[in-house]
Amino acid sequence: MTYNFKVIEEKWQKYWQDNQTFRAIQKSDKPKFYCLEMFPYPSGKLHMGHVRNYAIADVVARYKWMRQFNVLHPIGFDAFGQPAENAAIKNKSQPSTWTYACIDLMRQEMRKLGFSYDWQREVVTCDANYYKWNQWIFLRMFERGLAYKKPASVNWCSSCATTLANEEVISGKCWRCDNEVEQKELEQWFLKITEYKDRLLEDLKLLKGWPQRVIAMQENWIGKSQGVEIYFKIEGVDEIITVFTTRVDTIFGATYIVLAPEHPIISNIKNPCLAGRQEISNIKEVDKYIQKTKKESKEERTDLVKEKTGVQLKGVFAINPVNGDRIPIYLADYVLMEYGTGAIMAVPAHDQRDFLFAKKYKLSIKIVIRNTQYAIRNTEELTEAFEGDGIQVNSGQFDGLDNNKAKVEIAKWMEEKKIGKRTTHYRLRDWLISRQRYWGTPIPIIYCQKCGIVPVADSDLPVRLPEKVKFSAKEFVDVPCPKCKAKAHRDTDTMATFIDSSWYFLRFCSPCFDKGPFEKEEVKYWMPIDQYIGGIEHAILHLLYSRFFTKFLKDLGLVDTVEPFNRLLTQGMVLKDGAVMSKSKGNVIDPDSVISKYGADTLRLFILFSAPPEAELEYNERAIEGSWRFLNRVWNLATQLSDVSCQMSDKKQNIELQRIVHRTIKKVTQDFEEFKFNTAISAIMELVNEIYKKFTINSLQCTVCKEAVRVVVLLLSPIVPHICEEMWQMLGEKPPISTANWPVFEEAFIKTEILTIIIQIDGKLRSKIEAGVNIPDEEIKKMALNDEKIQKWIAGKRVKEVILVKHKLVNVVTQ
RNA sequence: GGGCGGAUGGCGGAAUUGGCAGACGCGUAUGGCUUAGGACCAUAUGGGGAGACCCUUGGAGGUUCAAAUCCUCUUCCGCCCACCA
Repeated sequence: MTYNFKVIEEKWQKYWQDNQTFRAIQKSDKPKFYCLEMFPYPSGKLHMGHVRNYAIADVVARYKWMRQFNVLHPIGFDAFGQPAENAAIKNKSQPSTWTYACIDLMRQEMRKLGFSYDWQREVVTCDANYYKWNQWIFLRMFERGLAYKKPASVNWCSSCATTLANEEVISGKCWRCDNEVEQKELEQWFLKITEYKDRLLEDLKLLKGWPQRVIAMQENWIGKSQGVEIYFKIEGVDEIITVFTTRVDTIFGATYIVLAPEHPIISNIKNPCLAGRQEISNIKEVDKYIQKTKKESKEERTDLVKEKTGVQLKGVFAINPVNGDRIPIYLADYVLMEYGTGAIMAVPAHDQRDFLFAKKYKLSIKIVIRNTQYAIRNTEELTEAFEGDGIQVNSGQFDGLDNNKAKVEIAKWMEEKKIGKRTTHYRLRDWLISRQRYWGTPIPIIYCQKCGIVPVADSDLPVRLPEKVKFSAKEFVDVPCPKCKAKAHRDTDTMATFIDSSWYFLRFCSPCFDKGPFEKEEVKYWMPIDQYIGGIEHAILHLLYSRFFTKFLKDLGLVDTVEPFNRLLTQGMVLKDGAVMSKSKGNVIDPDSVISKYGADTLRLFILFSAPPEAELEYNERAIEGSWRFLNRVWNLATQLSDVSCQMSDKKQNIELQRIVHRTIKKVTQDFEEFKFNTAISAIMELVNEIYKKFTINSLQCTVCKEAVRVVVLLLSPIVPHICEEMWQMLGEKPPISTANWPVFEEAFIKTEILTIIIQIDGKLRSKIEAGVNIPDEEIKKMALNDEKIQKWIAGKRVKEVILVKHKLVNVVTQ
C-alpha cells in the first residue's frame, strides 16, 4: 500500500496557509532566528537548484521552529532585470505584466513544495514601494559623496546594450549573455565601495560561520597588496614616472621601465614643447603600437599564451633613483593602466615575465638577490628568473642583507631620500551602477542647464517608471529643475539590479513600513541573519555589495550590525549525468514532473539524503524511488499503529529499542545543528529498520514501539513535513507537528552496561569480547589474552606489550 | 602563476581529538508472495581464495602499538582569481 501524497500534501499546504502557521511573531521571549535563502529572479519556473536551496533552508527553519525559536523565514522576488524586457518584446506586452505573471507561477510552485514561508512579508523589488527606497538610499549616498558621476572607460556589452560592473565581467565576457565586453567612454554613476575597502577586508575576520573559500574569494577580489611607489625621473624632461612594486628589494636590478600604452605621460613626452631637447626617434613605430593595442579587446590583450610584445621609446631614458643607472623605457600591452600606476619597473633577473621580455629585446639583466641554494656566477647562466628569497648583492649598502629584511630597510631609506613611498594598492574598483535599461529603478537625478546635477527631493520619491516601455516618453524625461524650476531633464538610466538585492533582507523585517526603507527597531530585533543559504556563484557580487550596503546603513545609524550574514551555507550544484543541468545540454529535470509522480516530500527527502548540502548532487531517478520507498515504509508503520490503543506496556522487553531511539535523537539533533542532513536521514532509516526487525504486526501493539514511531515522525518532519503532519494526526497527536517540541534524548537510556571490546593483534582485528563497563583495565587485558581466538594467534609468540583504550579496544603487540 | 577544495566498492556517499573501513541508500543476486510481471517482504553483497587466511581508502615513502585520518614527496580532477607589477 502506498500513501496518497496528492491528497495529503494539498491538505496540509492549505492547513498551514489557513492557520498562518509560519507567521513570524514580532515580539517574543524566545530567542530569534532569521533564516534566509537568496531570493529568486522570477523566471516563472523553479529549477532543481532552487528546490535544493529552499529545501535546505526550509529544514533549517522548521527545525528551529521545533526548537522553539522565534523564526523569521521570508521570501520575495528579485524582479527587475533584463529577461522581463526581452520577454515583453517577444510577447508584445509589458515587462511588469510578464514579471507579475511569473511571480504568480513561482509562488504556486513554492507552495507545492511546502516551504514554511511567512508569506505576509513577501517583498517584490519592482514594486514602487520597494524601489522607492533604492532611490532614497542612493540619495543618502549622493549627499555623502558616495554616489558620484564620472566619465570613465567602462565595460560595455553590445548585446545587452548596457554597461557592466567589473564584477559582472567574467573573463572578458558578459556574465549574463557571454558576449565579448568592450571598453567605452561614458559618463556614468558609481558607488564608492572603495571607501569601505579596508572594512570590507578587515571584517571578513568576523565571519566565522562562512566557508573559507568564499572569504578567500572576497579577499582576492578586494586584492590588497602592500608595496612601494618609486619615482623615476626622465632624463632631460620635467616628468616623473611613478611605478608600484611589491618587490622593492629588487630595485637595484631594475634595468628598464615599461608603461601601459594608454599611459598619459606618453603624450607629454611626445609633445616637443614640453619635452624640451628630448625626442622620440621612432615616434611612428610607437604610435602604431598604441593604435594596435587600442583595437584589441581585453580578452585578446590579456591572452596569457600570447608572446609579450613591446616597443621602446627610443632616445628617452629614465634614471633608476637608487643607483643613477640610465635605463630604457618601453611600452607594452601586458602592463595595464587600471592596475597599480600603469607603469612597472622591470627586474628581469627576478621576474619571469621581465626575464622573457628582456631576452626577446636583448635588455640587460642584473642579479641583485643571490640564490643561496644554487650559486649562479654570471647572468649568462640564467635560464629563468629567480623569484625566491635570498641575499642582497649589487645593492649598495644593502648587500648581504636577507631580501625580506632589505624590503623594509630599502623602503625606509627611499622614503628618507624622497625617491619612494610605502603605499597599498587594491584591485577593488568603485561600483558602476548605471544601466541603459528600462526595467529597473530610475536614478533619482535631474539635469538642469543652470544648476547641473540636482537630486530629486525625498518628498518626490518614488520616481516611478513610466508605464509604457517607450523610454524617451516626454512626460517622464522633461521635468522642471527642483532648484530653479527651469526646463530640465531626468536621468534616463536605471540602477543595476544588484542594488535591489543589497538590502532586501532588511526590508523583510518590516515589509510594509512607509516612513523609511525599514523600521529601525524591527531590524535591530531580527538582524543579523542567523543563517543565509544560496549558491556559490554569488560569492563575490551579491555578498560583497550586501556587506557594503549594510556598513553604509550602519554609518547612517539605521542598523546595528556590521555584517549582515552571520553564517553562510553555499549549496552545491545539481548535476545530471555528471554535468550541470542546463537547457543547452538538454539534461534538465523539471521538479514539477517529480512532484506529480512522487510528491514534494519524496523530492525533498531525495535532495537532502543524496549528498551533503555543500557537495554536488547527482540527480538519480532510481534513488528517488528509494526515498519514495522509505516514506511508504514509515507510512505503513504509522498506519498499523494508528488503530491500536497502547494499553499494554512492554517497556522492559524493549529497553534495547529505547536505547536506539534515544541514540537516534542525539545523532539527528547533532547532525541538524551541523547541516549534515544526509547522515541524519540515514540514522532515522536505521531506526526504522530496527523497528521493522523487532516487531511483527501482532506485537506492534506496545507503547515503546508507538513511541519509537512517534519519534521517527518528529525527527523527519522538518524534511518531509506533509506526510509527517498526517502521521502525527493519525497517531492521535494534535496538529501541527511543525511547531511541536523537538524530541529530547536522555543519556540514561543511551548508556549501556555491556560493551563490545575490539581485540587487535599488532593493530589487526582478531576478536571481540563483551565486557561490563566497570570491569578494571587489568581484568579486561586478561580477558583479551585468554580469548580463544587470541590464544591461537599468540601461540609461539612473545607478547611485548598490551595497549588498552578504555571501553574501546585492546591491542596485543607481539615481538 | 596564485588561492581553495577533492580522490574511499558497480554508483551516491559514511567513518577525523588516529582505534572494527565501507553506515545508510541505489544497483545486483537468491528466496518468499504472485497465473505472470510489478509492488512488497527476507537474506546476501569491497576484491582474491576451496579454505585457513590475505589484500584494499589515487600513488610512493614516513611517524605510530594502531593511519582513509598526521607528516613528506607525487599523480590526477574540480572551482575561483590572474600578464596584479
